[in-house]
Amino acid sequence: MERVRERNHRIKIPNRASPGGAPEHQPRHSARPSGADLLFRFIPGVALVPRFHPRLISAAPPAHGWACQKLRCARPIAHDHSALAKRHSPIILPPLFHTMYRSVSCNSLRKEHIGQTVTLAGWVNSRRDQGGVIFVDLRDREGVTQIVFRSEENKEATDASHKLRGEDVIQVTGKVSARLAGTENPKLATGEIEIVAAELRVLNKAEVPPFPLDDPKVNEDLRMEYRYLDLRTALMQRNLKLRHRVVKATRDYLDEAGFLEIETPILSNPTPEGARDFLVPSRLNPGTFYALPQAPQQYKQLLQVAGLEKYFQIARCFRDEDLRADRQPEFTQIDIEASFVVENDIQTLVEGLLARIFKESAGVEIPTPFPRMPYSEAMGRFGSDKPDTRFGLELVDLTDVFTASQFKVFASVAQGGGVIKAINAKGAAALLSKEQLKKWEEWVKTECGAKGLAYVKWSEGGEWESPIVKFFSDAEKTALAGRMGFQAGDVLFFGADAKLEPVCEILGRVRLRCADLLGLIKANASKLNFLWVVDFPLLAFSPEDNHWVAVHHPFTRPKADDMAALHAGEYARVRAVAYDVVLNGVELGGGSIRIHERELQAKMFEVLGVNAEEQQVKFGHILKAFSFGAPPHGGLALGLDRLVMLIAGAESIREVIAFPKNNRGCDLMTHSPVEVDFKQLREVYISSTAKKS
RNA sequence: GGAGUCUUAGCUCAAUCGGUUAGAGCGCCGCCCUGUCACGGCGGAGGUUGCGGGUUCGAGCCCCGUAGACUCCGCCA
Repeated sequence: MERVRERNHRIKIPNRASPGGAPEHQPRHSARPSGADLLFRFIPGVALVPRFHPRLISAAPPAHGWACQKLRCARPIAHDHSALAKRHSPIILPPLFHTMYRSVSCNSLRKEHIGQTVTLAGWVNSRRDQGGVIFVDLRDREGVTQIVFRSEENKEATDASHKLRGEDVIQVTGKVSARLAGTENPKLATGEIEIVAAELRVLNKAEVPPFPLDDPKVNEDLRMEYRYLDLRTALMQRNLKLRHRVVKATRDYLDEAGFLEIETPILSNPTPEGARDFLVPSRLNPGTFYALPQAPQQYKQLLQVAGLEKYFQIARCFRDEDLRADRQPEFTQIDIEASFVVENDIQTLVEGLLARIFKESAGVEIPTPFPRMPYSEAMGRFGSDKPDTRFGLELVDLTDVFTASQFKVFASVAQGGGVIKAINAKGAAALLSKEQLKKWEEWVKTECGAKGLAYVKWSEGGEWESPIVKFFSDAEKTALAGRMGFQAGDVLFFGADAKLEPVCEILGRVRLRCADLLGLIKANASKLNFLWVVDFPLLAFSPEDNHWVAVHHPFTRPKADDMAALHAGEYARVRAVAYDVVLNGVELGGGSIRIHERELQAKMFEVLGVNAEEQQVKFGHILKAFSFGAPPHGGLALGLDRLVMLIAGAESIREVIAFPKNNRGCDLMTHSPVEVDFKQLREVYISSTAKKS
């Protein structure tokens, strides 16, 4: 059962490539060797020595010398722009795959390289042992190359190759050869060639992997336990490469736009509102705690007060809340803030950023500017503040139709100032039986908190089927059919409530479920519908706390047009200069223009019921900062994980994070989090109240 | 905090109504094979059916509890 394999297996083979066999260094300062050169010479049987030592290529110091020490202690030199410019003189880096172990990658050889002698290193992807001839697919980060071992060409290496197993790490030297006519493999980029092995060196034997690496059906918890194996798959490597491209495009774009990447503290303070904080006890200050940042919100605003003007950061953020497929306890934001900007400046910047990201990571051109849609319209038409506009099924208002209805439920809602809306699931009648409709009603009740889900089903060649249609007058039916475009084969779903939001939200979810049922999401999978949702409400009334709370955060700027409403106390009507960027029904990010005036901020705190004392305790430092000349400023943060997930076409952000946590916040590979011993807790003045089972 | 789905060989799954010794494919191990690329052929090993309890003549299957994984609600911008 347990298969013990030979380790550190090494085959010593006399080298044919360098008959003289003498080790030699030939340092050259010229350009890289051309592909036609033999890149490596070998000490027979043991080590590989490159003819061009990587370090020697760029060993000469730049003209101004390695001036790190000088720059650090002599401050004025930092302003010597000519000196800085010289530091940007090109440094020739060694080519990645030209190392002591290998001369080329497993995805670099083509027909035109036939005849060259190369050295490859990587993992045994698969092995096909024909007895006298053995094929090994050698895999590295870049791709796969077929190695062929022929007993008549090199018996020793061929004999050794019989023992190779999947995931063994090997190094092979051989000649690039054309495959025999008819045996080319069009599925491989390197499928026209193969390496006829002259030498095989086993760098490390591998145990049998606990699961087949290329099987996408394997349990996620098993893949997480052996994440380093899971990450060897082409899919995961593609995702991580994609993530790198997105981050690189972001840095390039924002750098070119004059933004400075500035780090902010990870050990910071608890946030007065919002999500639960991760706490870190301070050993040096008994009984006190840091918190990990939920976002660098206050720091990025303070950087504006500091006059840095344009800031960004690929920022790790932490929130101790329950997890979902698109939520991790630690996640990454592209965090942006700038001074002397209005809403449209930030939006234009971010449109350009997303265009650059999609172009460089996915090769897709996306049209800008994105459409702008007020929050009220998004809720009214799509039942969501992040509408998926790739398909219709829009919400239609029917309140006026039912004001005098015999159907008491609708009539009382309509007369009492409530709202009745409906959506038409075109062509869903054939897909929804009575039993399924009952299940939908149950789903709406349990998961959406609705009282029920009224529907009318019109099967092809049938009558209107519905528990409520008997109450409708002919005039109501006519109005309904006309306004909804109701035809045979369709199903109508109704939402009715005293308040607008719950009706929209419930129908918004029914809409998405209908779209899924009707295959509209799959059919529109290739579309990229970006849009800005703007004019969010500034405040929301919290029944639990019995006062108004900030929808975004307390520094969000009210719209100039609604300032009168704010001062008149009509808080529900006040809109914020806040905006979310949405792609295909997923919120990519959001931001706002902030309040920079002291009086307006005071007014906001008054509305939020935060008294002077609380202001000092919770926001003292930032209010003090604002008193010293804060510029008008605003910004936005994009969820990097979600963004990469969408570009990668992944279903969970865990697929685009190298080492994610599961839905209980545990890392199944390292078993984090772990218990710590009493001594360690005592040092930070903590005692645990957790019950041990 | 709540709801749902799942847990059978290393992996993916099957096992009729509760009924004989729990099967298959892949993988693994051994032997054979000189043009394979999902290689092929022959042979073999591999199981506390997550765990604990109950019902029953008899439980992988039914019931209760428990652990773990995933999805969703609450929560979270």
